[in-house]
Amino acid sequence: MIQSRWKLPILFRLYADPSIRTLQLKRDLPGVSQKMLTAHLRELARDGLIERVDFGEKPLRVEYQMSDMGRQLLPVLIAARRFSTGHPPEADDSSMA
Amino acid sequence: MIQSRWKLPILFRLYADPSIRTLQLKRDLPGVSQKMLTAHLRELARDGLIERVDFGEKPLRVEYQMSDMGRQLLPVLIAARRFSTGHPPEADDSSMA
DNA sequence: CGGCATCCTTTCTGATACTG
DNA sequence: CAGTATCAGAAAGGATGCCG
Repeated sequence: MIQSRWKLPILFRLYADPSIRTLQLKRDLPGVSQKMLTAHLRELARDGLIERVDFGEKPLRVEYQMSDMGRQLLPVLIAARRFSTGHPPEADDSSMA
Repeated sequence: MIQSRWKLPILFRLYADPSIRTLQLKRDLPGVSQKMLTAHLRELARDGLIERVDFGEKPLRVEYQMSDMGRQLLPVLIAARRFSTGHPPEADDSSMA
């Protein structure tokens, strides 16, 4: 459900900020393409992890936020990140003296 | 580090059994190909999550088991699985009355 | 602003055949 | 038994242009 290039970054970004606009999200995820951002946001919303809020305004305004289910998943993601931080990839010494 | 088709199945299988042979692993993961099994086992071992034990016997005998690091990751994986079990995909009612 | 459609490249996976 | 090599297909991802 979260195995796509940008889903974890999106979720962690949404964890840091309760509600966030699409453009801001794009700015905060360097390298993400419009296509993948939308695609992953849609999947996360479909799976119930986040919620898409369309303000129906003009200019367009759409915000995303964690859903209840998403918040339930957060502790797991945070634990995973902690493990990750605690176990960085082995340094590549192939070029060292 | 664990985002590949068979890595979670492998890790959970290794969680259920402390040490297991390659062939047995292949039997217990229906649908896995020889190639992907070997590839993912190698990556997991390289990343330090599992250990490859070559008995140097003939006929060949190789077993895999969790490493200390792998065991540290287990609680996270188990928590993730629990979430997963508790939040199954929405039923598709499109064909129901 | 937010999103969709198209095209293209890269990555992942599987089937098969072969080795010590 | 465990693993490698090669090939072909599927899937994921990215770049670009267009729309309301």
